[in-house]
Amino acid sequence: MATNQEIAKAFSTIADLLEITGANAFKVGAYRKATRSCEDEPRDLGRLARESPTELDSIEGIGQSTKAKIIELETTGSIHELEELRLKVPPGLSLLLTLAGVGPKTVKLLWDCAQVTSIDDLRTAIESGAVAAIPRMGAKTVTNLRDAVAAHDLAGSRPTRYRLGEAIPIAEAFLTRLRAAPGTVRATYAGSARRGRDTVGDLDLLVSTRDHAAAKEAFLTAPTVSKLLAQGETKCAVVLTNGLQIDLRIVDDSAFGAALVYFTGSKDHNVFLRERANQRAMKLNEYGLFRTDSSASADGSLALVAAESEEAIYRALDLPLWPAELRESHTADFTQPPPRLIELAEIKSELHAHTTASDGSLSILELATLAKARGFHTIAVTDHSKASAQANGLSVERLLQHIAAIREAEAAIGGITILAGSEVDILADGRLDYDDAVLEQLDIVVASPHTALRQSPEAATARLLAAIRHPLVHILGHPTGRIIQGRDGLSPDIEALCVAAHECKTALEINCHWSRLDLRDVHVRAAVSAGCLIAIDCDIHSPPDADNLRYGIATARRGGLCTSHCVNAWSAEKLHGWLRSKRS
DNA sequence: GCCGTTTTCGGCCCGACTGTTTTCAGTCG
Repeated sequence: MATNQEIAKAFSTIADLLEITGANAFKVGAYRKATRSCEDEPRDLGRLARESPTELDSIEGIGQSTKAKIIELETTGSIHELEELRLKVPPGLSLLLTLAGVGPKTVKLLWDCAQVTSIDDLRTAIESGAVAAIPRMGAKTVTNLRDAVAAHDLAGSRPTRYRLGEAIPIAEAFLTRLRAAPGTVRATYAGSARRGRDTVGDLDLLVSTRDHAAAKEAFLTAPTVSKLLAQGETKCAVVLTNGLQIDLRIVDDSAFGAALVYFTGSKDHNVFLRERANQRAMKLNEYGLFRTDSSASADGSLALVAAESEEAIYRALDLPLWPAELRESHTADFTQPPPRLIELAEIKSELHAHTTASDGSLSILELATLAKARGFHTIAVTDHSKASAQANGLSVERLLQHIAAIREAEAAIGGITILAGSEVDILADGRLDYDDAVLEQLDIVVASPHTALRQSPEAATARLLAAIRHPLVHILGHPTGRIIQGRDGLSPDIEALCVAAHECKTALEINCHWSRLDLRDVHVRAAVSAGCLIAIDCDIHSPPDADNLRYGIATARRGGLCTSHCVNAWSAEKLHGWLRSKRS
């Protein structure tokens, strides 16, 4: 059975190989779009291919040819056209495409003229002078190739993408520098970071200023800059010492909105907006939306329609303003009003937090004080259960003492409800780590998988369904147990979990830590369309964890979550009523 | 290869920067 990632990888490889053979660029682009669509699809494509292939027709960017290939891969285990391409094009060439500044034309040139079919070949050809002998390969290009190979060797130990919670603080440090530069009017980050993706390939910064040179200076002289990739009047790119690339775009403030639209993307969304502009006799670029019909002025410049704000541009295109997190290719219809997405300020409770009783750094009172300072009406103390020995999980006896301590603390602090809870391990077979008689004494139960995270999808589905259906469980914590760039975690049938969670009124958690973000965005999308309740929790172990809420909110928004279905946004009365409903 | 409030054929977003060239091709986002 082919996973969505495997199908996406097959299309991506087809695109690479086609590109090297010099195929039609639009055909290559179609495969790249199909790749993104498969990566973003919450449903299991292999299952759809087997059980209801017509549903594949509804996926943006999947047509008759790519649909047939998905079915072929699912039923035969391979794609004939891909195998044919692999016979024609040496496999090492697609790796050459990953080198900085190397595209399909360069790869083809190196292959044709110097028989380069791998990065090792390229290294040899550079040092032997074979590359320099190729037409249009000047000294500077050879140097750039040598650097690109060296960077590739170095990158072996480095991630190719950076997690959102690692990238955002770096972006904000650069924005602080830019805002302090003379002439700066506005500065922000855009790109996939603004769209809230769980990892970013690079950072895109945008600054509007009256002094382009000062902004450029502030950017290029930052202490963490390690390598200059490009610098022009309006655009600079650098690599930091940690390997992260940052692009800066400098514009006049009158064009800030147009530049923000352009720089936020996604790529597919930009194409959509520009095509829509064309249909209306207009042109959209990073400087504005312009009329292309007869209204051009005497000097040949086009009449400006909108540029100063995103709102103005969307309005002029007869579209509602869509939140950045939903500007992705899978969004169904941008002409419809977007959902009113949940916002950070609407979160009024934290339902997953640890204390010194297990592996947290805060006492019950310190935790409650932190939550109160954030304006929350409720904080749940959910220390680990006994199976999590490595996290100092609580025995039944310790748990009962802890409940008593929580009751005392609540009486002492006042002004906030402290719930006595537990983050109970879901054992590999789906049983919970405490007996029902113990769980019944708790105000809230978060059930989470911590071990056996490599079990089969079927076993994982059965295990998590058991927890969702357990009458005393309120929240399924970090459902897959994935660690971004660490481990894949479980691969349960998400649709089945969503159906059960909706039926049982069990909330599915978005764990806000940037190394988890679990549920991930596509899972949230599936949960939202199934009508599930969602909990957005920081899984607080120490005070800084509470600041991760923004990443969970971004993930929730990418999934289309509205306030009504987020239990943390409910009033105390509604939240406590829901919790008690599982205690009758 | 995908797609359709002008189309089932003929389009398909747009511009900056670099390097090798004297006007442009390649790459990137």
